[in-house]
Amino acid sequence: MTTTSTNSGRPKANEGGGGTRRRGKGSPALASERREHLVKLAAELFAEKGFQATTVRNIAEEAGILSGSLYHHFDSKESIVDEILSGFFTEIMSAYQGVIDQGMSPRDTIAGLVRLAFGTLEPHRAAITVMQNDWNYLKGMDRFAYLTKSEDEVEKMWVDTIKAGQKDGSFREDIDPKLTYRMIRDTVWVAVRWFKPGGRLNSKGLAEHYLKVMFDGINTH
Amino acid sequence: MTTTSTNSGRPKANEGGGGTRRRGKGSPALASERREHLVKLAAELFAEKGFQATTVRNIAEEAGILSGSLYHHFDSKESIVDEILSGFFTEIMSAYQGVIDQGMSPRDTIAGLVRLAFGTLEPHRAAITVMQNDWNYLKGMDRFAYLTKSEDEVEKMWVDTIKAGQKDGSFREDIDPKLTYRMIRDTVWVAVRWFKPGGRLNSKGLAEHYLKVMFDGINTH
Amino acid sequence: MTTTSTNSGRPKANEGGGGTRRRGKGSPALASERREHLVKLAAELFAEKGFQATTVRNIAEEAGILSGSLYHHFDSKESIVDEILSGFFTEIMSAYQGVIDQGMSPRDTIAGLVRLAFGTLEPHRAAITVMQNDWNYLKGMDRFAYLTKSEDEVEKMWVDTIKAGQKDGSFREDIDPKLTYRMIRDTVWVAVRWFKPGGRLNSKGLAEHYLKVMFDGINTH
Amino acid sequence: MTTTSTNSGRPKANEGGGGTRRRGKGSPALASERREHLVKLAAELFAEKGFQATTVRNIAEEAGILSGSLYHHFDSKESIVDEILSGFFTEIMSAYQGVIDQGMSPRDTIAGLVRLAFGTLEPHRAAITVMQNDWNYLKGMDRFAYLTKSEDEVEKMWVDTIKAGQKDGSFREDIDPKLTYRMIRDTVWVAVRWFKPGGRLNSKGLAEHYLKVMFDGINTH
DNA sequence: GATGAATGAGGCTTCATTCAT
DNA sequence: CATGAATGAAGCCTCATTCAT
Repeated sequence: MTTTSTNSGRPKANEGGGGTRRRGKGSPALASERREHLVKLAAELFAEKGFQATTVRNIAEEAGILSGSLYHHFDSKESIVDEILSGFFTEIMSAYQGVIDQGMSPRDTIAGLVRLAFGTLEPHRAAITVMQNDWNYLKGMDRFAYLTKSEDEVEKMWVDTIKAGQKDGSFREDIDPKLTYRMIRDTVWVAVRWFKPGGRLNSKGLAEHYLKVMFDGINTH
Repeated sequence: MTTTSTNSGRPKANEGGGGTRRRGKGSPALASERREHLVKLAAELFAEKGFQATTVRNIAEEAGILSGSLYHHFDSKESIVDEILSGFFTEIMSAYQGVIDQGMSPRDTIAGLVRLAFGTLEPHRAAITVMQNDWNYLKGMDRFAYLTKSEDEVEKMWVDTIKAGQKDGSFREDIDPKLTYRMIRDTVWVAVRWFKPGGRLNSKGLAEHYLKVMFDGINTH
Repeated sequence: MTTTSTNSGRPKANEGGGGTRRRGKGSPALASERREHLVKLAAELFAEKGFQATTVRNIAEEAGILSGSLYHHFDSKESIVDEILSGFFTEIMSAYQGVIDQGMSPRDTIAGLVRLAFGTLEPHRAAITVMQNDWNYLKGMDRFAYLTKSEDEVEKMWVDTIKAGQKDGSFREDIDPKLTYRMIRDTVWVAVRWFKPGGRLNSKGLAEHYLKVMFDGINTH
Repeated sequence: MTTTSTNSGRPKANEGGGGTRRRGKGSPALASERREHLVKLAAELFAEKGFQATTVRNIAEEAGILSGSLYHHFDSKESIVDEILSGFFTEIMSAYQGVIDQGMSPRDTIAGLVRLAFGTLEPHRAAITVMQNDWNYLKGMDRFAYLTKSEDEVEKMWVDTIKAGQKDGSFREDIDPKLTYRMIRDTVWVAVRWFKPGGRLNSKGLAEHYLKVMFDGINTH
């Protein structure tokens, strides 16, 4: 349920269409398969070189077409990154909500959220990388105002849970919920910079390691 | 000492000069004052809009001159950001070394390093922001290979200290030193994105809050 | 008749066909009805935004189809505007000829031509607008050379009539026939820019007003 | 005075300049000489091929520079045409006002205005041509809203004079002042399409011919 | 040191048109 | 007939950089 008004930017064409038009024989969602493929390629490039440093030609070449042809599918370079980010946001927000709706104890809920967040590192590596590296640039554009909004909604979910944990005695009273949330969030997402899927630790291991430190600290007791 | 081969990019003029180069008639250190002022302006802009999105004209305008005139001070846009980053790296590395050289216990050393890192957030806000946001782009350029090297040196300092802490029983054996270092590092630097000097918590408060969580976790015990 | 070699640009298909071409199975004249509808839509757009500023997609969208589909009806954007203009020219020239063939006095003939010209303002608004606004651009293209030719023929009709009027004593001797024709022509056509069908004056009123001024001047006598 | 807020679009550069800065030795208005030369070249091309059909490269080539270099002088193609049109409007409006301020009889005033308008045909040929041919396109852009405003002011000058002429008995009561103005205006400006400076009639001859017809009609009396 | 003009490469985007399905 | 995908050329504009004055 949240706001996340995507603007995903599909080219206008047949805007006036009413009813069931289109849907003859060609596979229903096949058009969007091609589209999604292009988005994926772009995401990979954006993640690797950054949004600004990736040219529209780079993307097109990767797809084996000419740069102009991309505009048959998207109406701007921005709309591509929009699709990448909004897709990620939509998904993670509903997943977060799913964890919260399970009605577990605050501590288990936080653990669930942390595991979930680390779990997105692999499947959403590109989107998260873009978010980490290009956020500062993108947030300046009106079109991406919704990202900030979504971020605020997510913050509320976490902060409320942390506060609940303080109330029920699970979490220390002397920590600042908002500050703590931000540190958790940043630690998770920023890991995308060095996390390598095939490396020593998989994302599950990472999550457990982090939960250990986060809950009990690095001190021996 | 360390590597940090800065390439700081002063205009090639009198390259062969030894000894007292650059000291014609104008006030001795005044030229370099002007230079540093420009670097500071640029850093501010890079931090605000990103390295790529900041144009040479932006910087020049901020300084009240024309873009071409900047080239009397620097030989490229890259050399400016180089100066910003290498300055920061040089300083923080020697500061880190200073803490380590005090020969405190591993736990106190880590605490000292954390405090020091948070302490740079305010005076080096711009440099750290650039590092966080544009690292991915800059690291791809040969000229900035030294940044990766410096980073490795820093990593070694921290990891060695954490390991020492595990050996002397201060830190838990079941945490991964490298992983732990990275999480600490990221948590500190990434805070630059939301840390506001005049806000609720100053950087000292932030540090203490983080040390609390890092050492003992958020759980009640 | 006249030259007016239209090039009207029907798709090349069955080029060699003689006799009853184009008459497969679909309703006989229905295809051309569709075609004319498209031409009308295009004319409206060309008039509103100009030939160059109107894209093939604009036209297609207006018709509820995709731009590529237009090429089943026309073989180029130019061929559409050609159809618009040649249609208008063909019609007006034969109408002019009709007036002249009535063999009235020069003064009445001129009056008839003026009334006729003003009369086209409403039914041919789009074509005339295109002619006024895009003439300069279109005349540069070989394909539209016939427009200039037609224009010359029309000029001759008017000029001859004016001269006849001078000979028979209706019109002053001290006016230049060619110059006078041009001024009349321009005054009429250019009115399309501000003439609004539903306004204070209809095209008939306009014509009478103009005739008054043209014949007797604005001075009181 | 009038409104005519030009937006003439000089590149920003040294906006913060205070006082007498700049004005060292280089001729004061020399920079603007170069600029005006470029505007003139552009005007010529716009007149010849139309605003849209003239590319920025065309203009640059004509000036012997690269297209990008044009942007050192103007910040967009639009700003060039703006300069052309606003220059023309500013001049003609003040000239019109000058005629009106002479306080002549309505008939002589109208004659003066007509002569003045025809007189601009030669020196402002390019601007008038652009105005005639590209008005429809340009008026759609916010930036050129001021043109419509200026046009209205001009209309008022003429219409008021015509009305005064009707009141004092010089002009017929049965002509519509607004309509008459428009016809005069259009007839004059549109002449730019066929008027050739070196032709049979110079612009003065044209004006006298037109005045004759306009005041007394083409009929013999 | 600064200016002003220019370069040259390249960026994003548009658009008429083609063609297999 | 229409679609959807692509082409290829071109358009406007930006920007780091150079250099004569």
